[in-house]
Amino acid sequence: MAEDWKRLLAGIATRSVNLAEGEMLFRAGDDALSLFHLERGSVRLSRHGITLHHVEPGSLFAESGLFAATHDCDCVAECSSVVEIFPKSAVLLHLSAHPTINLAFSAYLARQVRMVRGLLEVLRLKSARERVVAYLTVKGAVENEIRLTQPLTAVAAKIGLTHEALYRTLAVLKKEGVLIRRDRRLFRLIQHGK
Amino acid sequence: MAEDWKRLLAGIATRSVNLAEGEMLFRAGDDALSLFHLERGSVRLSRHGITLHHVEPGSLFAESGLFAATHDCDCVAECSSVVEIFPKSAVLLHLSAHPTINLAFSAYLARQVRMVRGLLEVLRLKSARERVVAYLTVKGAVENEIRLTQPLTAVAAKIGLTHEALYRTLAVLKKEGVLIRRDRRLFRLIQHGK
DNA sequence: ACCAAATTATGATTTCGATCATATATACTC
DNA sequence: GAGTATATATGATCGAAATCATAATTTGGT
Repeated sequence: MAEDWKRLLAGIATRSVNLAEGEMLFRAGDDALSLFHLERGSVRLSRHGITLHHVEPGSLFAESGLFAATHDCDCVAECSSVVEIFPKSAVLLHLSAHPTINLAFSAYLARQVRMVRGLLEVLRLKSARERVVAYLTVKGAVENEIRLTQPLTAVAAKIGLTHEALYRTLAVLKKEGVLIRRDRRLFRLIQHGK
Repeated sequence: MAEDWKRLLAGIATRSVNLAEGEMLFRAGDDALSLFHLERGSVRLSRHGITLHHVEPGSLFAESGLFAATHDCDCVAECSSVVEIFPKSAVLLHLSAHPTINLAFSAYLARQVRMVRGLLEVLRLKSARERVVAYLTVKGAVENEIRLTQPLTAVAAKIGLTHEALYRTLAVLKKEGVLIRRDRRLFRLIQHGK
């Protein structure tokens, strides 16, 4: 799911670097020579001190560097991290040479856009309750069993709430019978619409 | 900028449809046969009643439909709208046949991801002040003159605030000298860092 | 030029979530 | 297995933004 890009870049030679907390992978203005994959840890992309992207382990980042001469943001490790480096030239050559993979890469990016846009709309909801219900509804759309893969504190940060607010909201929803908690991070949401 | 996709699809035959308020362009489960461009109006993509994307005029939407057999969300016009329709098969053929254009399409999508991610991080900021400063800082990064192209009410919605909160925050920033207002929607932000 | 609608604006009140505090339970490290 | 860090809670307080109200100004349509 989050790593559906892997087969797209299969066969490209990579190397890995270890970053200490606070260490910078690149700065705004640096030549963009690579595409990156965060193996472990946490890195943050920022511009003028404003965070543009918190990267989660397992995901590709700085995709836009593939299509620009230089990076336009800084990249710093928030804790000790491991980053896999894909040479930009090899990636672009690979994509150009294989139309199918090229299209699949576009598909991957389109999925990213859709996912981030969905999250964005959740964040625009004003109340904690609406955000939680919206997040869980989309999450549990396929089957109606919702299994969170991250700790609730991380989920809270993802939807722009403090963890306290999330715990409380879940407790309220549970009390109201809107939400059934099967296990620690396993839920079932009861749609009042149906 | 927002219409940098235009040259990518140049030469593809399109048709346009008019949608009345509330009219649906497609539903979840429908075959995905087209890529769309919102010429005028406003459409909303939603799933299980949860909004996934508010489309602004001038932008492409349902890009992920290019890479899936069916749509996985509903699309409804929020007001009387005009939508340009690009046949999916023609678009895919066009991209497959021209690696350069395919890469440029990926570049367009990568820019979208970056833009939406940036907005997402703004929305995760807790206070109105932080959101406004972050939004204006990123906006005014190139030159340090900030020209908003939308009414402030639209900007407020974009960063998850009521318009009242935005007006008040701007007034405070102006009073503090952090922000200078040149004209109605033309600002200059004074970085206290420098 | 006129009218309606949207935008810009500010005041008063209230509510919800952030913040601070505290506690238990679980996971990870040595 | 002991000890520390992280995650899961929940209670109390406070402040900031939502909400409701009102109005001037600007824009857009005919």
